[in-house]
Amino acid sequence: MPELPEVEVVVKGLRKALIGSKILEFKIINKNLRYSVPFEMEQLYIKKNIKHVIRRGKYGIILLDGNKHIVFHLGMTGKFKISSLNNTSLKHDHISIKLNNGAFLTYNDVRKFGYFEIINSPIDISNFKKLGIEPSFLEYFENDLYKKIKVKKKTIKSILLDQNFIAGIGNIYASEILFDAKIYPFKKGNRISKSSFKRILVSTKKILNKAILKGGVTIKDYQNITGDLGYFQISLKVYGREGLACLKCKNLIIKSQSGGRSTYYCNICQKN
DNA sequence: CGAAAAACCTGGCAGC
DNA sequence: TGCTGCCAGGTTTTTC
Repeated sequence: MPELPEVEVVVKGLRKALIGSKILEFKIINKNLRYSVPFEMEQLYIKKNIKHVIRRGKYGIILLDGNKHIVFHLGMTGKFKISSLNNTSLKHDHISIKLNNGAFLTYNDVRKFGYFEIINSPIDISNFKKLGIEPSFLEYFENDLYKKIKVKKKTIKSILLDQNFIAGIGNIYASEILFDAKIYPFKKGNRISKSSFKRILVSTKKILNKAILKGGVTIKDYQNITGDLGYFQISLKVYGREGLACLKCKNLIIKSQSGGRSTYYCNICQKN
C-alpha cells in the first residue's frame, strides 16, 4: 500500500498526535505480523515520553525517552488510528498503545505484511536498513547513481523499485515517475542516457512532493492517521488507467504484467 | 552472480 | 446466492 508520500503523511499525523505524550500501556493483541512483534515491547515502552517521529524510505521511527525506540513498516495494508476509545476489538487490530492524554493509538493491518521492531540509540539514519538515497537529496547524488545504473541490466522500472537504490518509490509512483520523465519502463539501466536519467531524478522529486502535498494516494486500503479515508486523492496520470486515453497524446494507456506486478505506460509518450 | 518469479496474507470483485 | 480465480500500493526468499 503505502509508498514514501503515504508514509510521510502518516508520520506527520503521528507527530501531531503523539509528540509530548507518554505511553501508559503497550498491548500486543496479535504478534503475528510479517515478523513476530517482540514481546519485550509490552514492558519496554511503558512510561516513556514520545519525543519525535521520523521517516526513512517507507519506514517510520517513533523516538522515545531513553535509548529504545520503535520502528514500524506498514507493509501493504498497515494503518494507524487515534481514538479516545479502547476499541481494539475491531478486526485486524494488532497493537494498542494507551497514552496519558486519554487517546489510544491502534495499529491495524489486514494482510499483515507490516511489522514493528526495537531500535537502539544512536540511530544511523543514513545507513538505516542499507536504504538508498532519500528523494529529497537526489540532486547531490546524481553522478553516483548514474554510475550505478550504467552497469545494471535490470529494467529502469525495477531499478526504481529497488529500495537500496532510491528509498521510498513503490509500484504506483514508479509508473507515474516514468510517465512524467517520458521514459520507457522496460528500458535497461545500462541503456539510459545521462539526460534521461536527469529527468528521472527531477520527476521523482516532483511526483513524490506533489503526492505529499495532496496527502497521498488512496486506492483502497490507505488511510491517513485521523482515519479519514482518502480525502485528498491525488490524481494519477497513468497508474490504473489501462485502456484509457493518455492525458498527453490520447493514445491508449498500456498495462503490462510481470512478476505479479503491473506497469502502466504510454508507448507513444514514453520512448526515451 | 544477477534477474525473475514465488511466497507471505486477507479481502474485494468479476464472472459463471 | 455461492463458488472460483484473479488482483492489490511491499519485501524477502527461492528458483532459474
